[in-house]
Amino acid sequence: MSSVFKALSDPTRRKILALLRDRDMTAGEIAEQFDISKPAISKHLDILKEAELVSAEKKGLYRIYSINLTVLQETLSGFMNLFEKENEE
Amino acid sequence: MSSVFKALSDPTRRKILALLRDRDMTAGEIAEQFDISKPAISKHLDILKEAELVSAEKKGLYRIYSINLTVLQETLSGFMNLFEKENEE
DNA sequence: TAACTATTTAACCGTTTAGTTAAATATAAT
DNA sequence: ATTATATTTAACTAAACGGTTAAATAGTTA
Repeated sequence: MSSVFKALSDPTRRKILALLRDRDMTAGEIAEQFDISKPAISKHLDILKEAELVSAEKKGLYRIYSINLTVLQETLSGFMNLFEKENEE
Repeated sequence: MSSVFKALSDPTRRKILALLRDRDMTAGEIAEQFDISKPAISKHLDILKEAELVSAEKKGLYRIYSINLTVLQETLSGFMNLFEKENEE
């Protein structure tokens, strides 16, 4: 859970997730959307992968990244539930 | 929004929020729950305040902290909504 | 006024973070 | 085999982070 929040704490990584919400993308396609170097993006992807927010599939020369919506939603809604039940013992 | 995710990325701060979910607490009461120094807690509270996740009221010698549930819930559910509507244009 | 208490601010320190460029790896194409 | 391409890994750097102790601030009490 800490790794997920850590992953979400960076705006570049949140934008990567938003991109992947629409479609799977290669590392290069993702990098094109930013003004930072490809190695920097690669590291961001690694952090997202570590948090299991994305997964990668190797396809020839490319790596295709896709979002793992389940982990994202379950972590956030799990956390939010802590703050929604008003009268709990 | 970035400040909220940054604030949530630290486990001590998430635990502070969980404590404040149950009741308002003074800075000292909060600090008692942790093994770190009071100045460290004070800084964490500052970050939470900066993100508007908590607010503080001065009462005599004490400062009473309370959670701002609205900001927490609206930020997280706002972000989650980005990932829930499947077919959006 | 002086002493005590709760909390924050200041100054510092080691670690982590987010970026860089250069080199390595792995696959594809000629 | 050589060259080109996509991506990652390595080595480095500056800034941010999370902690510490000591000092400052502000309110209370004797």
